[in-house]
Amino acid sequence: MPESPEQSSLDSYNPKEFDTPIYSVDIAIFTLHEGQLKVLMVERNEYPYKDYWALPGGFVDLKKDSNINATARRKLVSKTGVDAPLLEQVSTIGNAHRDPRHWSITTLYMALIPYAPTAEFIEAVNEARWFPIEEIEQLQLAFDHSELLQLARERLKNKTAYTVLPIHVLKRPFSLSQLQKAFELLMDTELEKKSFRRRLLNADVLKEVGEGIPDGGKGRPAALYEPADGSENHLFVRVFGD
Amino acid sequence: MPESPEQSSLDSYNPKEFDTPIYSVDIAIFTLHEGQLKVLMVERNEYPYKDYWALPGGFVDLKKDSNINATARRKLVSKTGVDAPLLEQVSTIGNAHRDPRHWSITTLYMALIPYAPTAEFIEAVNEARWFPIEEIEQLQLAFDHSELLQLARERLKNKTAYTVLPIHVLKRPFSLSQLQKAFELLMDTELEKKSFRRRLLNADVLKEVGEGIPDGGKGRPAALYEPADGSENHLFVRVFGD
DNA sequence: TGACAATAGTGGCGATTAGCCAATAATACA
DNA sequence: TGTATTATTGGCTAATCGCCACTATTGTCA
Repeated sequence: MPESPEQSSLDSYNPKEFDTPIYSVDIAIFTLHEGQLKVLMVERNEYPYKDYWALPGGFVDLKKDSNINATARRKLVSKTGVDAPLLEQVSTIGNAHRDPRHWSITTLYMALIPYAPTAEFIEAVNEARWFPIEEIEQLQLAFDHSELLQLARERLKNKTAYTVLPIHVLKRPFSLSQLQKAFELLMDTELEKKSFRRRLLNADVLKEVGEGIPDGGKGRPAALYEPADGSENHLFVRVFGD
Repeated sequence: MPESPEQSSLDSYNPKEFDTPIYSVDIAIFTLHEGQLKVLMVERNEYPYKDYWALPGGFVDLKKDSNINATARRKLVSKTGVDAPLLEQVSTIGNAHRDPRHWSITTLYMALIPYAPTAEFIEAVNEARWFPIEEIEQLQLAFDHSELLQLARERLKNKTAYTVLPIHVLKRPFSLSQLQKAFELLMDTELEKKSFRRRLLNADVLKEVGEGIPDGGKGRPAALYEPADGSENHLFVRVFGD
């Protein structure tokens, strides 16, 4: 994270001087792309954990940030160029050993964003990269970020299970089959076609906008949908049971 | 909080010296007593907010606490004398104005404990008091603790709604009617008798341990129950739907 | 001792929903 | 025209919820 002034200024801190923990924010930013769930990682270029992949994150800017959610949002936008339909706290983790230099605390956030608008931004500006979730789970990450990532992934599962979130991150318009695949990726489970359709269509969050050919160009054309007007308010409609 | 060394040491801090936020932990400790949901509050005896009621809380002790959950647990035990079947993070709130002295961050926890073992401890040791939840909502609390309390209360509702938590905080043995009342208090809603019994008895978390006369001494004696062996592991059995 | 009040527990039923699987529909392509 | 592929619908069974009335067991009080 060479463009992170907080980081370098921190490195000059002498831990011995502190009787209060160091506080930071980390974000697991997820997206759906090429039929996979991916997460955005950045490569550290400073010690400790130089050259390791890490979650995007940073420190509260007492001048810019009116609150810590704003810190998270600022980090999200600076890494991806977009705001998110979902950005929420997962958990706060603090202990003496997660950073070898000092007692440190981080608040972990999770975000889910559409892939399309971020693609060039990320390639152009950052040393950031989208990793398929299975791939990143194999790597050793900086600090305790493997655990953080797992926490965020778990929260994403739960969140998807009882909201209608995925309709806000698919490229519009989308078919019910595409939507089902999105749910399945996010929830990491398979869903029954009939039940899925019943619930989604009854949930009253979709607006039909014509017909179209599915992805591969094969098979019967599907009805296409968009989020219904005001369905942001229905972000919390429960669609699935346990 | 006169016995809180962290607090007084903080008061000597000069905010201007900080370029990092002040970090603390607060706990909303709930219990059931006299047919009411109550929460434990402490009276501040220092400025700011001298003589206001506040949530129990404090600062991380870098020596004693291996992590922030340990900080919360230490605070819980020091205020109540007991550990809790439920102690969990609710949210982390940080901004520039919640403490008039400096940019401050707190991680809010919520705990639910049985009333009985705490009664004398609390009277004897602390300037702490159990408040019925409706009563405390009328008072102006220290800092942003009214909002924190509301967040914790909301989380308690949700948690109760899809776990079997209350069976761990009632005095044993208890009847299904008593248990239903506990759920209703915690969830702040009314439940259907038949459905409640069906679900609880099917959830396989209760062990019948004979019969007994209900509270008021009136009416037919009820079957009495205790948590089944190993039902701590079933803390997360979903008992209710939406 | 015999109503009556109060609380506990059960029976029954219609309406809804989940889960399963097969049948039908519409398209591309060989 | 036939086949592969994907979309959509139909139909059935089992489970569950919400509702309400009915039965059961006790204490109380005239």
